[in-house]
Amino acid sequence: MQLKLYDTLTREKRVFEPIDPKRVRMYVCGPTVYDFAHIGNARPVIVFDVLFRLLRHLYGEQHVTYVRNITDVDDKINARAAERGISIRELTEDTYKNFKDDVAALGCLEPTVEPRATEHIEEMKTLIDRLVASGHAYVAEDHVLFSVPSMQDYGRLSKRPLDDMIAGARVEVAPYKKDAMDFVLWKPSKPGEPSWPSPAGIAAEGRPGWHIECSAMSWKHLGETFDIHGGGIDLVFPHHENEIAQSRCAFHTGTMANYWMHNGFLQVEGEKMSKSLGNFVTIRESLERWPGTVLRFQMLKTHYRQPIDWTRKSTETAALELGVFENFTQFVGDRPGELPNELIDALADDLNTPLAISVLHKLAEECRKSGDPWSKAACDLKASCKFLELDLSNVSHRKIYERQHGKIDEDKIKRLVDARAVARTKRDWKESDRIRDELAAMGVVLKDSKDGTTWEIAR
RNA sequence: GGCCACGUGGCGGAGUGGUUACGCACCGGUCUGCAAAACCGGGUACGCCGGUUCAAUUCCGGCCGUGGCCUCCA
Repeated sequence: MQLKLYDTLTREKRVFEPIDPKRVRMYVCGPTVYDFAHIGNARPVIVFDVLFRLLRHLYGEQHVTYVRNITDVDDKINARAAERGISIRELTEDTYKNFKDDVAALGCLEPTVEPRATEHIEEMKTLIDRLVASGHAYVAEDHVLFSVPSMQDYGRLSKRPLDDMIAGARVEVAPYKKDAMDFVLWKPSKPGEPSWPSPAGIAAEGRPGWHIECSAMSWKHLGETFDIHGGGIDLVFPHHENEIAQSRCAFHTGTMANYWMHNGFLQVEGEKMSKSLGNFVTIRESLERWPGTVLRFQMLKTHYRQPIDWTRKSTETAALELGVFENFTQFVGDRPGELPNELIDALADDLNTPLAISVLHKLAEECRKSGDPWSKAACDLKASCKFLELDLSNVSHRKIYERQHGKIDEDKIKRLVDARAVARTKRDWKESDRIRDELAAMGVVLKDSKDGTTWEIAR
């Protein structure tokens, strides 16, 4: 088995070879903490959590370092804090806490390091000074700008030849830029905005541009060159392109990260998720209706590079499938299980989670055939679900029903079931069916067997 | 306008130059007072038009459609 990952830079699947197998290093762009995270934000978090787990499995838990940053300095943050009349620190702390809770509910491990932009201002300034010193950046009107023409092969990641970009650009070019493509490394702060002493000999205080933080934080925690850099596909340009430019030019290396991985975008009910359409789905509100496992599973049912149409129906189907797994594994307890090779192979093939899930279904099929609640297949299924962190403890129809409709009245159901049993012994089918209909209206379905009647919540 | 993806059966969704993905739904059966659940069995696919090939859903070209990036964005 060998791990293969699709690399956006080379546009091909390549065998993964870590720089140092004793210290595999991955950096993923994390949230800007100004509002509840939405289901689209959840995608990279879940996808790279699976990769993190796989890497830990392959290289050992102690040998993988996963860095996911927190962006806590940003215009949107400033605006939102002012809007809510709270301090920036309050807003970012509060939002970060919510994010942390949300992704924990989605079954994601905490990254090894979760660095904050505001705690890496010194590293950013160091990088900026280096870039200025080496002629890759310049100062203009208290800004520091990266000089894109100073880097020969700028645009390789996004496959954007410089000429084309300039021709197609619809950005208004700031007058102090030497070149239309140059981007901000540092900018002066307006009154009331967060500010720090500036680099590059600028007297006025300022704050960092967006891209420099990731170059600084990945450098600090992973070094000049590392193994994997991930994020949403929308970050390819300009964010990752600019990170590459900053890091490579600051360190005079040809490579920032050896594998660039990008997850696909997500739509909601066939439409782009946007505030104007009012179809923003936050993780928080989804978790009110569904266990995190269902959302995680729904996400993993699609390969990470494919687009996902996030629909109510697919959430329901995901819950249904997990209910089957729960059913077959409910008696396993602590019995150990093995991970099928096919499961690991599927994941090792560029994180083919849909194929991995088909392995789970095959195990479920074996459980069905064996008829033994403690079968090896059941143990393996449980272990496999655990490996993907599919927590089955909250996915039964009943638990989901209660989450959505409140606690069910068990005593009332029992009374009705008993009344129906009496009617049935009298062969009073009319009354018996009437009671069954009444229960059905409450979402309860009955199962008659030789040993009596059991009930459960309808799917 | 420039660049980049994607288009598989009713739905979701892998994959492959020739042989069953898988799941959900659906249909038939067993069971049942009738049901339900469960179990057994079943069918349907590869956007359109060309090309390459003994053979294409799979490779190449064109077209159409959808989405993304080029501005904050996962």
